[in-house]
Amino acid sequence: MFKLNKMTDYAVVCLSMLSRNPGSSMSARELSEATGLTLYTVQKLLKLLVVKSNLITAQRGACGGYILNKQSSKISVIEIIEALDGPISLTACVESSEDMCEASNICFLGGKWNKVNEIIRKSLNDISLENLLNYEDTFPINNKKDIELRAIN
Amino acid sequence: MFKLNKMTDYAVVCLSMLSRNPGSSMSARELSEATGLTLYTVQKLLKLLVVKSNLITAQRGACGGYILNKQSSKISVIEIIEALDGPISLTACVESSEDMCEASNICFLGGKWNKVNEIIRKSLNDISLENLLNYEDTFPINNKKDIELRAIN
DNA sequence: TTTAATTAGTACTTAATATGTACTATATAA
DNA sequence: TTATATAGTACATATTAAGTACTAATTAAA
Repeated sequence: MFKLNKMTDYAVVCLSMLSRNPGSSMSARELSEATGLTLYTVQKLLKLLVVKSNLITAQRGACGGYILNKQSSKISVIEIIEALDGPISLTACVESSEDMCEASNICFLGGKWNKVNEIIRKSLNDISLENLLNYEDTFPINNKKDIELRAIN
Repeated sequence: MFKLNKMTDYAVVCLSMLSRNPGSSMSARELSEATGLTLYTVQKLLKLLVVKSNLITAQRGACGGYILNKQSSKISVIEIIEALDGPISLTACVESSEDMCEASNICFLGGKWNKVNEIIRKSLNDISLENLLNYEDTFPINNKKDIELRAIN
């Protein structure tokens, strides 16, 4: 099912909430109330983001909470995805470059998918959280011809 | 885990095998032997491709088998992916456009991800099976600057 | 017309992964 | 000191993917 996990979706919701008041922190409970996500989910999500990304900073103790480290325009969608979903990899083969492919004797594709991964990665890298939240303004792609992928030698 | 399922990977292996002798068919057993994939897997995979895509045609009975419907240069990677993984959709929200989002009351993102889906879809649409198999020849992206995504107003 | 080969369809079991829940430890402002 | 809040860990549950198995239908060839 070529899709993101829910946590990544929740993350965008929470991060965009944090971005509404730049510089001020919100606790997990506040974010839970603001978003409608359960407290458990928000807690887990934010803990993951602290450990796996550099997107937010946590402040413990009373009056603690989480604060966004940079503007939403400076946050790439790929940072959020890779923090919660791990590196983009279209096939199991390339998950760990050190391990030999289990089916290496049959896998004559080698690392072909890697190149495709890179294209997708690049596409997502160019989209900021702000872009995502205000998409129409910056990426008007209703016309199919708007987007062009170029491979240049 | 933002990645394709194994079936899609297997499909590329089998389809590329079929593309080696254009116009001639191969049975599931032959493909199993040629690829090293188990017969069960190949059978399941090919049955899926017949039902879910228009990429291959089946011939039943003795001397039957599967034949590729078009050249590998005319097959888009997206056709293979969407046949086996379903439509590309980064979030659960957009899986069925008819169903209301379960969390619609909290999901202020609306269909924002849809636009991102479209970008990825477009990227993959431009890659043919032949491209994938001979990637270096057509998409030399070792240099990170090779690929450029353009959004044009 | 019979047989062997082959795909079609369906169902089920197992394995892997994601999600949700719970609890304890640590830190901090008041 | 206390209430509040994050950190870390563990586990149970739900969902999905992968693998296996069987029967029905079809067809070329003996």
